[in-house]
Amino acid sequence: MTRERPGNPVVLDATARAVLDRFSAFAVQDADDMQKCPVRNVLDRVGDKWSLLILIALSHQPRRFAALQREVGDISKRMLTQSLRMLERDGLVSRQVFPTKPPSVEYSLTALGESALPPIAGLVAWAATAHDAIRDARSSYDAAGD
Amino acid sequence: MTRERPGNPVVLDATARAVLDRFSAFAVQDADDMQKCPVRNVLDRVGDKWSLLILIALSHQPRRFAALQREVGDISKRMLTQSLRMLERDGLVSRQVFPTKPPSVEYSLTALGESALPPIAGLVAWAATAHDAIRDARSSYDAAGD
DNA sequence: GGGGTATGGTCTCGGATCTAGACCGCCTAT
DNA sequence: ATAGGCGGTCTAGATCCGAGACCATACCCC
Repeated sequence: MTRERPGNPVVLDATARAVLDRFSAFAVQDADDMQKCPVRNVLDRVGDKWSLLILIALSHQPRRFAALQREVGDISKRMLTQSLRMLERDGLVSRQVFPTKPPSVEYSLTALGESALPPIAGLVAWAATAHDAIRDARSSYDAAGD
Repeated sequence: MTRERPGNPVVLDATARAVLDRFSAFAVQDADDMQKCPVRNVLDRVGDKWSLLILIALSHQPRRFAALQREVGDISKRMLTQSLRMLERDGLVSRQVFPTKPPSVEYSLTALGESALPPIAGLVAWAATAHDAIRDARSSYDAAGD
């Protein structure tokens, strides 16, 4: 009786399950140098909170620094610079400087960066569908906490 | 010529593109109360760095607190507690206390939590395939930085 | 010349957040 | 009796982050 999940509806196909299993196996086997775990390494970048947003903003078209900041909205220059450097270092984003009068800089997705878009879109789609349920869960949790 | 992307290979199908576009449109239209953006709200949870890892660990089977900490490996009790509370509040994870002699606590995925697994698996799969390219990009970036 | 705009950043400060680890009460095993 | 596991909480110190000042350059206007 540890689970009240109704019959455990298999939303997860075999492939996805295998992916998750493999990752966990890796994580467990080598608890010491967790740093070397491929997935952890990459997931940390995603956990940047800004990286995902920047990648999405660049998915439409290349953008200049200031435009990017306007599009993301509430990111500071500091974090935008930092996140872009990371993304560039990881080969997901490329940076091009144009020698105009005030030099302008354009950021665009590399092929590798574009390859990240489908999984990101999957996540965003899930977020959109799950949002109502999450909001409800939050309010009942908060209500119960009184 | 702002892009060196070779012919812009369409990795992204129309549906995914639409998802991303819709999100951006929302983000732009209402830059002020960004907080109310459904996707931002949910993505912030993902950006917790630990949340994803916890969800993955729970994808196999329910786990007790200490087991979870061992499986994730390098998370502190403090953050594990905090992340679990968040996940519980969002209705992704459920917490069950068993009145055993030292009371044991079991965490498991709710149906909503399970619905997050496919997109997460997609992300993990991408991370696994992209890892080599990213590692290479990092080393050449670092080498050039000398 | 002085003030304003815009470009892409860097720097610093104070506050928020995270990590490591001690500590707790309760129980079991040795 | 002592040691350990359980599910946490609390605190101190390190680290991270956002806001905004600042920089050099070059245009505009008067």
